[in-house]
Amino acid sequence: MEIEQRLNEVLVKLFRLVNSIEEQAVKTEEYKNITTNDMHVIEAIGIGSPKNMTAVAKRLGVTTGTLTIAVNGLVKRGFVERVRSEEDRRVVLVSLSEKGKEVFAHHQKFHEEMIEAVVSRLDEGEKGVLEKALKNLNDFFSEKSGKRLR
Amino acid sequence: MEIEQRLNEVLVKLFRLVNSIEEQAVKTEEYKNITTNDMHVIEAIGIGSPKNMTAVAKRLGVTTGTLTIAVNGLVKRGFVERVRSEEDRRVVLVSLSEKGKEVFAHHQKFHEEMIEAVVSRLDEGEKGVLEKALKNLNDFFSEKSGKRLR
DNA sequence: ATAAATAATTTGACCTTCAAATTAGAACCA
DNA sequence: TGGTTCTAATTTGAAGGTCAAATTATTTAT
Repeated sequence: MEIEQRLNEVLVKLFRLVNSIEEQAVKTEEYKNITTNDMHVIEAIGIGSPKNMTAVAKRLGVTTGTLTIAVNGLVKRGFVERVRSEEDRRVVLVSLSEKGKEVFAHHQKFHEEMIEAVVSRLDEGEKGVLEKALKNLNDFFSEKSGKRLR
Repeated sequence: MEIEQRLNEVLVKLFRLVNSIEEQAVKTEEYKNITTNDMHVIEAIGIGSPKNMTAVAKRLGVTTGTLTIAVNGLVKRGFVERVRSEEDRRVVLVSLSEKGKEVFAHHQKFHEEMIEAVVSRLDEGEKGVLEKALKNLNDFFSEKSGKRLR
């Protein structure tokens, strides 16, 4: 079979599984009540300095209204802290609580495991090839979507 | 920077973009009113012989109730045909209409373009490396999800 | 001071999803 | 045969996510 065809197949399979895997990676014993959606918001807020709602919404590609609702739930469950900015009182700054940071770290670990699984049987040259290929894919998607990657 | 870290970044970016890209790839001039969700159902039904609801639902990883609703919309808009089986009158067989097949083919073309974008600047050896890496990733996901790939 | 712009929230509508209840038909078997 | 059980699909009701538009509060510009 053509290598192009095999690549297509493996990519299709990957994409098909991404959602359900993320879900399972997120829902472990300790963090039962976290949806994939919650996880994406937590990732977008990140462990850096507090971010305003508009910036996080933009990063996620949703409206601020949608984000408000998601953040409501995360605040209620103690994963996110919400403070009104002193400099500009229209602005709301969100950041991860200790509990939120734990979840973030846990998810990071999943990503690390994933990368480890991919590269553990590749030598240095092969890793370089993989990176090149993924960048091509990324460029293709960026063009198609018109979005800039962050 | 570590190559592992760069690979992680590029993979995260990819996954983040997959949904919005699929959406845009699907919604062209001719096929405005098709969601990503519709597209996944159309893909799962496929161009082969008619399939029953349970099989398609399993392939998609949703309940048959959910699939019923999705298929209602696709039938109403003329992309899918729904026939009750003669051998077993409990069974409903779904298949793509001509219009549905056109959409399927259109989406196939998108996949081909995507692969072309990835491999066009790789030589044969590099393609082999990429395939190996993607298989590792696939294996990792298969294990994590417990699902068998189809 | 007043008007315009900006940040976030609220509201209302729509869609997707699931679990559970329901309907209809098939399979078993005594 | 008749009755029980199983199976396939649909329907229903609740929950969650999404958006656009309206609203509230605050800042910036004139």
